[in-house]
Amino acid sequence: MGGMSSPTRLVVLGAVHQFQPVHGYFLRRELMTWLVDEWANIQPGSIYNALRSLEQDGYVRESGTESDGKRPARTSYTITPAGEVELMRMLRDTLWNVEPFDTQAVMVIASFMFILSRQEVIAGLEHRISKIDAIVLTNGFHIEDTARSETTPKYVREIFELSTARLKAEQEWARSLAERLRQGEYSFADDPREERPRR
Amino acid sequence: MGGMSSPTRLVVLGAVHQFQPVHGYFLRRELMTWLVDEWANIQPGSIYNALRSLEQDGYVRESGTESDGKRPARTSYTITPAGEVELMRMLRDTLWNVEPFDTQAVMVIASFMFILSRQEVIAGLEHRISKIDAIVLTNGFHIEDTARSETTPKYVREIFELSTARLKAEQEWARSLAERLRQGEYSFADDPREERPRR
DNA sequence: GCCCAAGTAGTCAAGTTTGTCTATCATGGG
DNA sequence: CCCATGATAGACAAACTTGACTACTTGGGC
Repeated sequence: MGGMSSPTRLVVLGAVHQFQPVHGYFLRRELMTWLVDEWANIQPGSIYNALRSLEQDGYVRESGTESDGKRPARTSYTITPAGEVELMRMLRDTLWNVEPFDTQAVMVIASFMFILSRQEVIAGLEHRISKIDAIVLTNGFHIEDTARSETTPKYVREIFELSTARLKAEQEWARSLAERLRQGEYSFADDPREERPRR
Repeated sequence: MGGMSSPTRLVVLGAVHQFQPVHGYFLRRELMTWLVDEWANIQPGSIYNALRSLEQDGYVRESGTESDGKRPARTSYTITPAGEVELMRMLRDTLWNVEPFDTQAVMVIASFMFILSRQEVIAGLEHRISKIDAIVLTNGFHIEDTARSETTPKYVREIFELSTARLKAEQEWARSLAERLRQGEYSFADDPREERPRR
């Protein structure tokens, strides 16, 4: 129906949330400094498309166009309440769903985790850490499968070796981040303004 | 003009090279067992499109359609001489070009390295190993940049930490594979049939 | 004072990907 | 013996992505 979850939509919606009211060209500049074109394959053109598509779905709204001199007018966007809900849904989905070869998920999480609560991100990271143990095991079985298969070339095995190596690196990183979050690094939506943590 | 390099084209052209004469549905089945839909994001539909597009560019050629009973006829494809040249070009390009966030490149190399020569693959892996050292260094400077930037959120830093962790894992894997290739693991286009390695 | 390179803001056609749909054949359980 | 399920083989509309293009402004070198 109205557009599934995709890295592009999530990144653009998250960036609108963060910088609103914001026009396409600002997002384009800002996201390029994050190198999203490299780690999420988001080219400038896709940003404008994502904005139109998110608007059609009612997740963002035009909030005025201003034109400076005779330059092309720029349209500003704001996130809607429905957009906030959808953003949380997509983020949560990305945080808790661990796919063996999805290397972008964690990048997106790193970029927008502050929108969730510190507690949830830590819990999600811990879930990811143990899920990776499971995937590494299944990779082992895949390796045995390819060894037995007649048509599948032998070196497809390397794909799983590589996947395992990368996942272990990601696991190390997740452990380190979770630990640092527990010690209060970065600030989150739910952080108390001052004082000791509530409860 | 006639279609740039892309993982989809490379994988499909490589698979035609390997299994020719071959029809779309065979590729679809075979490539799914390699889990290309997961590590290269190649969905069945894209395979048929890649075949048509490669045919238009003259890299593959229809080599007969056979129909079994009244089932949909299946069209077989063969690679052309121009296709062999293009396949080598794309593979070589993928082997020697190291992009910091391109996680698919190495997967493709693992799948089709046997088409190149053992010597070239080993040399390419060694180049990759030292290139990764350089990228890890530049990641460090990117981290300093984001620390200084006003708009860029602080945790964008995590993206580079993660990239570095993954690259080091890839480096370990590349070292291990290069070593094993030197000791004669897997077979390559240029391997002598028997006897000691020529030189 | 003039010119050109770079920046601003976005559109658009052409190409690619996705998921769903069609239509036939095989098979095995009840 | 019948019919539901799954495999076979591919087509296609809708959505998304890409890279080139428009059209104006600003800044800096000479």
